[in-house]
Amino acid sequence: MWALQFHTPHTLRSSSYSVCTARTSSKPPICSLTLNPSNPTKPETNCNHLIQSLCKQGSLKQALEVLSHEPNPTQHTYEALILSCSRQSSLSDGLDVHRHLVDAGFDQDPFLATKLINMYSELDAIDNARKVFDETRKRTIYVWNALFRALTLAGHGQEVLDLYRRMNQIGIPSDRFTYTYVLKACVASESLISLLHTGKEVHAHILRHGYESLVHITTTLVDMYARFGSVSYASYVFDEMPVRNVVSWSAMIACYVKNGRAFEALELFREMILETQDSIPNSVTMVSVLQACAALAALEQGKLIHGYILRRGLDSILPVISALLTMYARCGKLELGQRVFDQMEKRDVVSWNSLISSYGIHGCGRRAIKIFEEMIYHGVSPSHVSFVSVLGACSHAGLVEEGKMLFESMVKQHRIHPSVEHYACMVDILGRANQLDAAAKIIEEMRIEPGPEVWGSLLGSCRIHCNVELAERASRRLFELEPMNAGNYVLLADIYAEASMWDEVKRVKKLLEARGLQKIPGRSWIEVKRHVYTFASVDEFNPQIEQLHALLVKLSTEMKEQGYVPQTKAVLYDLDVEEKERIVLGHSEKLAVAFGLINTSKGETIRISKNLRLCEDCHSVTKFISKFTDREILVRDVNRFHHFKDGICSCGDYW
DNA sequence: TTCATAAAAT
Repeated sequence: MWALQFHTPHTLRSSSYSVCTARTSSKPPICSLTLNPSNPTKPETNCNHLIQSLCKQGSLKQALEVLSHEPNPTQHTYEALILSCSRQSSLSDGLDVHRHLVDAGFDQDPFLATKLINMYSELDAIDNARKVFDETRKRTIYVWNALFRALTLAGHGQEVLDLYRRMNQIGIPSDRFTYTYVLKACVASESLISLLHTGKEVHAHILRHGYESLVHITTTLVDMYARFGSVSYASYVFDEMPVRNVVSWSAMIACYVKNGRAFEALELFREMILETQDSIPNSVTMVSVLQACAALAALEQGKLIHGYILRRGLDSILPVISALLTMYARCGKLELGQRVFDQMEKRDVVSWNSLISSYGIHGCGRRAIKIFEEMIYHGVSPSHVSFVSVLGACSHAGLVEEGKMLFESMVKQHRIHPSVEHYACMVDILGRANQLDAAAKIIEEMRIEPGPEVWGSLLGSCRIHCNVELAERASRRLFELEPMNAGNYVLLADIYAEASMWDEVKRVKKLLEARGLQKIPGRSWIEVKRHVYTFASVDEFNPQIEQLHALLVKLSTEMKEQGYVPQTKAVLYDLDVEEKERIVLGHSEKLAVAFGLINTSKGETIRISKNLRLCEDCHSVTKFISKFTDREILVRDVNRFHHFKDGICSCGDYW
């Protein structure tokens, strides 16, 4: 006989009642239980206690063993067992407990139904969760809420909304938890249809029932609008909030970051620090703030934030460190990112992924692969994102064979099945390397449904290599899959323009307008003395604008003498050459470069970031300028870095 | 019994 080690209330101490007396002598009894000698008639109570404490300790198997000897398990005991099954991620045990509980007559207990739904949700068994709900006749608001939560987590947002309607029709009142779940359901939909409209309806219900003063609900509202891209609605809710805390501030900052408005994110962070005493930024806030710096390539701001993180003692939190690493890399300081990585005491797969993709966007493909291998050597298993990162690095560096091998190793060595993103990377690798037919073949042979990502990749490659026929095929699919993505129309128009097919350009532009879409205007940023300046090609606001234009014209004339020919193919208008040249010379990144030349001292590196891909003309002009003016110029476009020095670019003209 | 913000990529 052997005794289990466990910590229990005193009733279980001091004698030796064996629960497993029925066991044969060849096998030791499962445990020995102490019984309160003053109350020897009720051993089952102690059994219940024992099961519960075994569950708490994580000894689920033993708890189940004891359960088989307990004639009267209580609700509390089943609760403990259910929780334990979730924690141990054991669906089979969960089903076992469920069966046991039904046999014991607890199948109509709404409390346990709630717990079961939560359990099945955590065990990714949404069908079972649904079944529990269906079979429970007395549905308390807890039961409803639990199913809402489970369905939302499983991505069945639409189903939640249908049920919510049904609940309203039957006349069951929602509580504050229901609203947060339902709001989350609006954005957790698998369908491509935006449920913004429904979200607004739920917002109206919240107002009608007077829930708008609850900070959890309003924060969820901010987040919902953020995910729909409705920044103005989100900020309206935020401004009207009667109570705000760190979470609500963080949600609003994250909203700006997610929607490409990093500038406002930093401003709001400033306001948060200056104007509130009770909402002190936490690690979550700092992650978003670092992303904002990264988006703007605002190195000086980023360094200030780094200092703040150190002062606040948030520098040992993994998500913060990963965001910090990424921030430095995206601000062009790869070596500082590497240093952050080197100084980490503990690393997880995300830290490694951050480093891999950092080398990737700087065009150091081989180095990225080496780090990927080093990660595996250190016993960290690559995740889906690890492969996206390393394949992306191959694509930036033109490493076709390496990319193919890594792609093959996914299933063979790591048992990770490629997702749409991975296929998109492969299409990109082959497409950029002008192996467009091979890229198209990858799509044909995909084992999953090709999503917009892959077709978009192919279309991008068609643009680089000017393949009209394939571009038309890809865009036909894209217009079906994501009719509201303006970028696809613009890409196709670009391709037609390069091929001088002006009628087709007009047709695509009309299509764009008919859908109420607009070409995303090009923007560039530059940070000078901790201040971020932004440029657009039609910019009347910059006080130095005339000076900038004059400098560019002067440089352009000098460059032409040295053999520069303006590349105006990307202009989507059928204009004469001079007019096209004028347009191209006014591109936002050229203005930012000129601004940098005027406002920084000689020898200082100019850092610029841009929201779109760098155009060919800007690329060659910046190469020239780096040589002419003897400056290092770092430009980060939407995909990667270009490090211009002495008339050459780190991308090797491959981007 | 339950609720809100966040890391890596295309």
